[in-house]
Amino acid sequence: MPVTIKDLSNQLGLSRSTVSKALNGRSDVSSATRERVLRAVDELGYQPSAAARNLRRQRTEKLGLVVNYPFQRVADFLAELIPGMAAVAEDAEYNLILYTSMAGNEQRIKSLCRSREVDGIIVAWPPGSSETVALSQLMADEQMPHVFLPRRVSNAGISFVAADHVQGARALTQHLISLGHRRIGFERLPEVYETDGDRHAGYAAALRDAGIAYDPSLVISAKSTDPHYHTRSFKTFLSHPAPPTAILFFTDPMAINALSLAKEQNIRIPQDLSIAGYDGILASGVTEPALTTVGQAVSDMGRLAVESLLQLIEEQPRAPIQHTLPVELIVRGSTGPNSKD
Amino acid sequence: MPVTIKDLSNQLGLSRSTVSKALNGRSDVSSATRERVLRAVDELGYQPSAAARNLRRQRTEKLGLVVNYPFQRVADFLAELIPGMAAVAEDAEYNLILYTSMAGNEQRIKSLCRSREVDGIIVAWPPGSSETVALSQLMADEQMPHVFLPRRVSNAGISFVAADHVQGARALTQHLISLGHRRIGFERLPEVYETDGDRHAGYAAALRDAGIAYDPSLVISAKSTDPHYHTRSFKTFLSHPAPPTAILFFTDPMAINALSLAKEQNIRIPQDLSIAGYDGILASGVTEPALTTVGQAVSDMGRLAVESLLQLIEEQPRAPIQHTLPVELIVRGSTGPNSKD
DNA sequence: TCAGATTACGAAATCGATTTCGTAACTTGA
DNA sequence: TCAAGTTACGAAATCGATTTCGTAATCTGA
Repeated sequence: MPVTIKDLSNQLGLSRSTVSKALNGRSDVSSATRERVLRAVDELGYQPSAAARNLRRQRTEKLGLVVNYPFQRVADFLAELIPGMAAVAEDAEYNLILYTSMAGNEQRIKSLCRSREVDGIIVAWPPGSSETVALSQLMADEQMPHVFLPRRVSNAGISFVAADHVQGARALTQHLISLGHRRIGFERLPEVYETDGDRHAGYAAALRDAGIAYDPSLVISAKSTDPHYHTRSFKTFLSHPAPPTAILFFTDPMAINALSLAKEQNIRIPQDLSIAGYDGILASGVTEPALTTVGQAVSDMGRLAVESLLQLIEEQPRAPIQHTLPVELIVRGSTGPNSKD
Repeated sequence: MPVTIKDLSNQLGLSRSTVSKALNGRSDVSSATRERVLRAVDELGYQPSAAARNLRRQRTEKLGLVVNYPFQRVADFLAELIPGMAAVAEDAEYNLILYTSMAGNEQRIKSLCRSREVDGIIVAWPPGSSETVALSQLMADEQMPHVFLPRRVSNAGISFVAADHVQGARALTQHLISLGHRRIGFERLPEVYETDGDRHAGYAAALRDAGIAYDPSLVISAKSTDPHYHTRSFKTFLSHPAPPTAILFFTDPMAINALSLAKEQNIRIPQDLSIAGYDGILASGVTEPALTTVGQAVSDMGRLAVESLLQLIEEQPRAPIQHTLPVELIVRGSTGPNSKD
């Protein structure tokens, strides 16, 4: 059995209260006693029981990370996100607890809140906006501090950390326009993906700025994130009576998929067609040609989310904490000058 | 404040003991009472306090995941590992707690054990073998169940889940031999990387099987995992008086780096030189040419590690649990027939 | 010198559950 | 009918810490 504070106090001939006070830096302990206590701690190898401490203090110094992305698709995202988050948390003496099977199960979130096994929650999964608001309300009802990531929530009063996808899609589109492209294909996702709206707005804004008419036939909505749909989108673009000279895909894997499809059909990238992705995953840098894309500062987002959550926990500010981070245009070989018209 | 068992018992006019027993399926509660209790739980939204429960039960249903890989390098690895682990853990009603800043700090591991905030620990970081044994001893002293991953430990008595790198390197080398290569370069890592020995053994075994003499000048040891060293290794191979016709690199990123170096020097892959990596990271599938490599069933390893740990915790077997998983040869475009000699 | 302040400590309550043990009330069987 | 067994519950101990409050002992200043 591990050494308890009782063992310590017996050994020292002191009361548990005094030992506890010595260890917690209380003032009503003589320095001589404090030193005796510390020496005994070393000797006996005492470490306070987390459970007892949590129970008494009514906090755990643990943060819940509720993730529910289809992991394969966001491997890079997670891999970048988690270390940053863990690092910030641990600097503040907190740890991260992972919860990966709570999708669509409000009841489990509620249980998590009520069990008080975490002091705050970071929600990183893509619910629809109405779901987000309901979830936030639920946690607020349980007085559980929480931050959404990576998701901006139009609804006031909700804390989040997000990337500025309007700006990202806009910059990407502007880049293509500056290369002479006028017919730019854009692949959308189903509406449930909240960022879709932002990206589409950025795309449309860039066209408007450049005085290019918005052509709905160049905008295709994939029915899901299934690769099959992207392959179909790509083929639809190609068979367009006046095909686009550049295509923006919703994510890098979709664009990478398009790169291989293009190769199969002897379409040269970027001479015949420019292709761009989004997210800046690791793989996007090693394709041939390397992919032009938009990089999110994922690690920063993770850090910021934890910092925000810690602030919510420790300072209990009245206003929500909201961060929208800029994204970075990464120009690589898959986009080039328009040589068609 | 959250609803406690006291609130429940007051509301029902029962004692806390009876309520607790009703909720924990004890037999000395009438079914009528049990139903009343369950109804009240629903009504009041009662959820037991994790801290109180942990304290009383002396277990937390949490597993510690001590990770210390340089995250950037093993992004894929982690991203595959964690979801599998979390899924298995959650099926058994456990959760994962992440610890990422315990490198080389035995004291922190010791504290983690003594605080009893986890019921078991999975160590996923690359310490040297002697370190591994010491760490294992330390946790054993604290009666803390633990599993090492992904690392085989020659020392008996230590539980681990590992991949069979002898077989992996052997299969990779055999593949090259079957393509007609006789001069096969092999890049080693510093000795602290335990798997290096296994991979080298597999390489040597394949040569031996094929009756090819082992040529030490074709085996280069990188001083570290720094990309700089691999670039140097690559150049050393090229300037060899009788350069290898195929090169095995220690990891995929190193091989991918070699691919771009080769392109710079107008060396055609695989016509002029075959290159193979190791690990099967996502990016290895999208390079041009795609990389021949060895895939580890990382997700399976994670699952197995958690299953093993749960077994250690719940069944307390006398013998350690050790798994060595087969790896899979992935043949792609970066290796081809030897056309030199 | 002595009231009042300060110092250093311990007893006991507390956090919220689980578990052990004791005991009424009710059943059973001869 | 009555001893023995069963059923259903509650009182109290327990897990291991923290915190509040009370109190000797010592110190301070007029």
